[in-house]
Amino acid sequence: MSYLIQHRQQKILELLAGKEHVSVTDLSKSLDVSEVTIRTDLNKLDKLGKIARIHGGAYLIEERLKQEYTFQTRKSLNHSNKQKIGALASTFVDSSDCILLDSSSTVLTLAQAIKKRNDLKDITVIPTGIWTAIELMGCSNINVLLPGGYLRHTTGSITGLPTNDFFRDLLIQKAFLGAWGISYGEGLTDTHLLEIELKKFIITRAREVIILVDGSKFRQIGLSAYANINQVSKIITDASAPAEEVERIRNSGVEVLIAN
Amino acid sequence: MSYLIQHRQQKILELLAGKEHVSVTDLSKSLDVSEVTIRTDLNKLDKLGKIARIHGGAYLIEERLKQEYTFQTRKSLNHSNKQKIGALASTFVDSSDCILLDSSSTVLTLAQAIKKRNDLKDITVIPTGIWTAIELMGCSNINVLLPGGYLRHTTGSITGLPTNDFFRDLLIQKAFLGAWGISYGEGLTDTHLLEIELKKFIITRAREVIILVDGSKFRQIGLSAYANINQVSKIITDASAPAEEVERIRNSGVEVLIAN
DNA sequence: ATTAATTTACGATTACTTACAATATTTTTT
DNA sequence: AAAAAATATTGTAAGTAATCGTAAATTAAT
Repeated sequence: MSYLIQHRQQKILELLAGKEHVSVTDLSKSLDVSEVTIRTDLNKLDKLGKIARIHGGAYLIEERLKQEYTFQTRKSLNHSNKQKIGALASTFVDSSDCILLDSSSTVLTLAQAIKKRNDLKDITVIPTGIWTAIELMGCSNINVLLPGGYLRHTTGSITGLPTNDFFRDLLIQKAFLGAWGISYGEGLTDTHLLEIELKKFIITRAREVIILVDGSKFRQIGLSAYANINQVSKIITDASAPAEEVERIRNSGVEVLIAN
Repeated sequence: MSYLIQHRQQKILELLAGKEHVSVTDLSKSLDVSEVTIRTDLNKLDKLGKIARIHGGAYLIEERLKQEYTFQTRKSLNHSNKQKIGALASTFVDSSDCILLDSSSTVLTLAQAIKKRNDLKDITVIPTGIWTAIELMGCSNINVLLPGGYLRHTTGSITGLPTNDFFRDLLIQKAFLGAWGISYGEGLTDTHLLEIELKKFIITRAREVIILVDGSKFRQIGLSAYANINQVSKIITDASAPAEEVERIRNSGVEVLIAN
């Protein structure tokens, strides 16, 4: 599983777009390379004018760049694998369900898969991202219930206190969530605190939690965890997921499905 | 197992289309040829401009994925008039304001006008339609607070009980509303009951109500009224509005502005 | 038999890591 | 509040590993 520098640097920018600031130490751990490598990466990106280097890490102040690494670009990463994951996940949706779809790009492919299934009648979808909402807008058999909250312009996700309030009185049957990183030890991690808070809360309101992650998310660790592995009922991923990690998770009793 | 070169290179492109990044090592293994062969393939594809070569592999150079939400800027005959109305309305927005924009197409032009004004600092916009929300998403100086509620397929507006609940605790400085019909006698009318309910409610929560209607809306009457003329503080319209009706409204004490 | 495609081999290049001294930052002491 | 000590972060250099391009050797295709 050879890493490409381009890939890594893009990941750094992606991370930065989500949380404005990154530290060399965290990046080193998350991306599994030495700190020196991260430093040269950051210095390179600094020279290119893409980030602002500071002692201990880097900042991304320019709004222009944040938008560059928005949802649209994330969507194109690993797209075919993500589509397979979405297709498999859609088989777990039934008529009359009330499901939640988070704002991750992997979960968006689930929305697309649901659209194609015309056997589903009268389902209610609660999307926590605006792009998913739009994806599902045209479907007459799908009720879209949008949560209130602040709209993040980088990712199009809906978060904040109003969002948590919105979910307080709801009971969701199935919550489909993505993650920035997943590992047996650290659990499910993400990079943005507001989203972490929201996901934590959603899990308490959902009867069944299904995780959708492509293989690249294994061995990545985000800023903070929103759940342990054993808090979820299913994990759906693709064949590029590292086998030994999958095995470890399975041994702990959590169902892991590989989409092909 | 002998492949044709073109076949193999096509396969590389296909793999790339899904993964965005590919490494020489992985390609060599999966296509069962030596790394040198892969390298010459990649270099060839690079020369053709189909991929971008980097140390260790290659990445896809895709023409900027078009924003797929194919903005349904409703092809209205009065578009230029609406734009003028939006531009004039934007002069009533100040820094630090908290304003509400409804889901009508006329008010959408106000959102576009606000985007262009970079003298406005730190304003909060509550849009009751998803298209307005997206229009304002990119702007760093604008906080977008999305109300919760059901998303209507046809118009992209957010309505229903959850929406009313959302506004219950809010106090809005300025509410910019459209209307399906406007007349001195019937007041401001609309065609959809949920939207009527919502607008009635919004008016009770707003300190100032500003109506944006193009001239064609005069002498149209909808299903039911959401407000009387004298409940609003300003009406902004264009030169095509019938003069005698405008005069009648002005005489009742409501300010009517004509955008040019 | 001739040409094209691929592989093997190898020195050159690039990328990454470890190690370490220099600098910056924070904490503790005075 | 300043000085001293402890901690963290930095850039550089040397060593290791991976990847590169080239060319000769091998294999496949016509």
